[in-house]
This record gives sequence, structure tokens and C-alpha cells, in this order.
Amino acid sequence: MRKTYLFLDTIINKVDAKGRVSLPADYRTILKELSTDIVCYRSLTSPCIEGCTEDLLEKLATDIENSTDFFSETQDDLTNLIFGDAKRFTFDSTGRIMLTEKLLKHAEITNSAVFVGKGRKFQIWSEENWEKEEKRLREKIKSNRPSLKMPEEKP
Amino acid sequence: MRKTYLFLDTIINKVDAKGRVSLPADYRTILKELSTDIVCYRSLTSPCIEGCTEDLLEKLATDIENSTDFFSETQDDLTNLIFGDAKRFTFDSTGRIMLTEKLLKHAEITNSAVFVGKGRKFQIWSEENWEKEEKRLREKIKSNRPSLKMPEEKP
DNA sequence: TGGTATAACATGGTATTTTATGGGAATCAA
DNA sequence: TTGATTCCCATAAAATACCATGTTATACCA
Repeated sequence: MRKTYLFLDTIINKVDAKGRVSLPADYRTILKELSTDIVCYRSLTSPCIEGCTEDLLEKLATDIENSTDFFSETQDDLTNLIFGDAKRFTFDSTGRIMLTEKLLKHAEITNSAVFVGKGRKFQIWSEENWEKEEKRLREKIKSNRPSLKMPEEKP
Repeated sequence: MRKTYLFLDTIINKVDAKGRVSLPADYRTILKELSTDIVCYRSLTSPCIEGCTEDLLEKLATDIENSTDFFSETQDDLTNLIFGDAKRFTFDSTGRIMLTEKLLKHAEITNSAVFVGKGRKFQIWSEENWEKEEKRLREKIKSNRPSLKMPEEKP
């Protein structure tokens, strides 16, 4: 039994005519070991789908409770957006999930889906959009390296 | 049981047609004692593969989570870049890992891989590139000696 | 100290398992 | 019925585990 549960790597899988996609095997292993489902929702900032374990969303709920007051407008807005949009997905015996039309449309996904690990979360992109996004990120980093320090190098 | 876990030394191993390489025995010992896997990703600055324990990456995930909020742009960009590129590797009963095409290409590795210890991390280079890099580093040090201060001498 | 036996290691090859993915039947809803 | 969703089976490709061998490093003993 492992100690760490990170969504990693970039994996391209096909989306078939029925809207089915294989969830990367690594991701499935994590979900099985944690006995949790995944939850997906439209990214608030990018044309992609965002996913995480249901456990993490639970944590987000707690964080929001603690960070703003119960009746604040911000909290209202965030909870509506995230929880209202989030949907639970379970994979079938062959490891596939069926994404919804709404999610696919938001991410402009048609034939193939790119799973991008984000540690506690992951994202699902169209091939074209991810290509652009990765390029943007690498350009940005070139001019801003200091922000990438590893833990042991921190003061 | 030892006290320290450092990736050291420079070891050259062959890469076969399938992309398999023996992980240096010393490295394997460390991983076994820490019960963790290694994670490899393309160096952001050099034509080489960089590796570390999954534990270290887990720590990084926690640090990022704590230093920025759930919806921050910085967190988004960083996590995509690091975790999206990182891939977990486990060695088989004969001590080998199978590097991916993407990583090998980035490091321009074909027949042999040079493992270079970096303490908590290590790098994997092609023989040609490492030869150049080592030369460059030694030249650089000659003209810039003061930057090599030990921790206790820091302000 | 020198020489030999033993163990560990790297590495080529092969067998087995896992994974992604297409298609079809069963189930359900409108 | 029609259209969609879930479940199950089949298959090819890819990843992984396993076996065998020569070589190097280590331990042991005279």
C-alpha cells in the first residue's frame, strides 16, 4: 500500500462515439485505494474539465466554511459555481467513464481527451487546447524561474 | 538502517530497444528503505531527465497547496507544469525501469544513460551532453568560487 | 597480502498480464 | 418504438514480470 496519492503525467485517450473515455490506469488505482469517486466540473478559468477525488471537494467545502462567513456573497458564488457544476463519475468494469455533453463542449473535446495530472487534481483537455496551454506555461516559466523552487531549497 | 538518503555518484547504464535501463543499485536501496517510488520529468532548464522520490513531490504538492489558494493562477500553472510532466516509475525484479519516448527524446538519450546524483534529486543525461555539462560546470566554478559556501556560513 | 569462492549486478531475451478500445446485447426511459 | 446508458465480451498493443547468462564487485581464506 503506497503512501502518496498524486495524479501525474499526461495521457491521451480516445473518446468514442458514445462519449466513453478510459480513465488512466494510474488514476483508477488511486481511486480504488482511497475508495473514493472522482468528481468533474468545468474549469472556471480555462477551456478544460477539472477533476479531483470527492474527498478533496469535501475538504474544499470545509475550507470555504472557514475562510468566509456563512452568508457571504463570495461563498455563495463559489459554492454555486463549483458544487452546482460538479458531477460524480464512476468507472465501469473496463475502466471507462462517460463524460457529459456539457463538460465535453466546455473543453471543446471531440475525438480524444488529454488527462493532465495536477497532483491532488487533474484536468482534461482537447489535444489542440492542451498543446497551446503547455506552450504558454513553458514560455511563462522561462522568464520566471524562481517560483519553481523545490521544498528542500526553500528558506 | 542508515541515517542519510542521498543520490550520489555518476553511473552509466545501457538503454535497450524498449527503453529499459537498470536503476543504479544504490538508488534502488534508497527507494526500498524509504518505501517510495521515483518520479521523473523533463528538466525545465537542461536537456536531461530529472528524478526524485515520490515523497518529495508529495511534499511539493502540500507546499503549493499551503502557499497559494485553491483558485490561484500561480497554483494552477505550477501544478500543471510539474505534475503534468512527472511520471511514476517502479523497477522490476531485475532493477530496471522503462523510460518513455518523451523523456528519452528530451534528454537526447539513445544507447546509454548517465545517472548523476544531486542529493535529494538525480539527473539522467546522454553521455555526450553530460560530458559537455560537467565541463561547463567545472569551468563555471573556477570563476565563481564564492558561491559554494556551506550552510552554516550563510547570513 | 594475494588468490579464490561467492554474491550482486547489468543486460538480453521471453512469457505473462494489463490496458485501451471497438462492438454487441441487455436495460431503461421517454 | 427510438434513443440512450450500462454491462459484458473480444482483441491488439503495450507494459510488466520472469528467466538466463556473462561480468563485475565483494567477501573470505590461506
